[in-house]
Amino acid sequence: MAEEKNIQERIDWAVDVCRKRGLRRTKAMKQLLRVLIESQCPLTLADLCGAKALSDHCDKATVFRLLGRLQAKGVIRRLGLHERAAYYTFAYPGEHFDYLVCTDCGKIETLKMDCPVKVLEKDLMKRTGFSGLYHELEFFGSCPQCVG
Amino acid sequence: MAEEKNIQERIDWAVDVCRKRGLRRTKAMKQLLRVLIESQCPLTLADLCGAKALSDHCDKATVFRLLGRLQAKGVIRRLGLHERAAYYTFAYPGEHFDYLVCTDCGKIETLKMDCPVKVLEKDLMKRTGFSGLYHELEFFGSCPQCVG
DNA sequence: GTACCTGCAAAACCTTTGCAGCATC
DNA sequence: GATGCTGCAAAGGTTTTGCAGGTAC
Repeated sequence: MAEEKNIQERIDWAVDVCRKRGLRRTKAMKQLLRVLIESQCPLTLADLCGAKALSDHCDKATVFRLLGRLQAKGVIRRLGLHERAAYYTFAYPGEHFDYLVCTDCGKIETLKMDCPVKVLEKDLMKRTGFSGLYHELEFFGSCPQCVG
Repeated sequence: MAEEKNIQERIDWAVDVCRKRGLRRTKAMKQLLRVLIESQCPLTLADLCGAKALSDHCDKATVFRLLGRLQAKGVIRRLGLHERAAYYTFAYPGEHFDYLVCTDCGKIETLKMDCPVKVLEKDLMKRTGFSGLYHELEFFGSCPQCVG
């Protein structure tokens, strides 16, 4: 999807946000962000630690704590995706994705479509009194290869 | 919500489906179904084992395996809900719920509204070739009490 | 009587934390 | 130089499995 220029732009944005919010600009942070941004799909902690770019340089505990910090600063998002392990994805302002998951092989597709429930959030906030609403929407089923 | 008659009807339906699909009609099965149906919210394995009706009679491993079987037979549904532990809910034909979760206190509300993405599923199946699609939709935010 | 289900116990898995040393600011 | 970050190691919590005995059919 994004070419190098685009990727670098996103890394810079994220690092900048983190710096302004009190985090230090470490090598681990930059590499974690790059791996997450280059991947089109959400990744688990194990996926991230398996990535050569990270495993060469960071311990799993470091990645774990980094994920927590980045999430707190709002530059990444944590997803359930119905799995035992948590998934993480990059969160660029104004971008939101829904997902299509194969329950047989586990493949995850990022849906590039207009999100159908965005408009509901405002309505729900009024009706329920909840604040800061966001949502997670996933579709599950069997992909063509698995049914094939 | 449902009164005793309604509850019993649902238990009977579920037990019947399970019997027809090869499971045995055990006491544990009936009690697990009752607890799940009486609860308006999704429950975790730990919640279920904590319930007096179950803890008196079943081991956690039994409940775990039972949940797997019931899910395979289609009478209950497994949810992610963004938590570490999996949640389970009763799945009556034609019923589908979305959820509103407080990220501070963990309270889960079942949303009784027309599901806004049902119509999308058919469209997605055509476009992606996936089959047997279903979805999970959750809204997260801070409930009035937690913000209060 | 046979096949499935249960209970107990232990293993597996992912997440989370403590602490001493190192890097960033 | 102070504070936050990292690595290693170990603990925590949930899920999953093995096996012997019990239960539904």
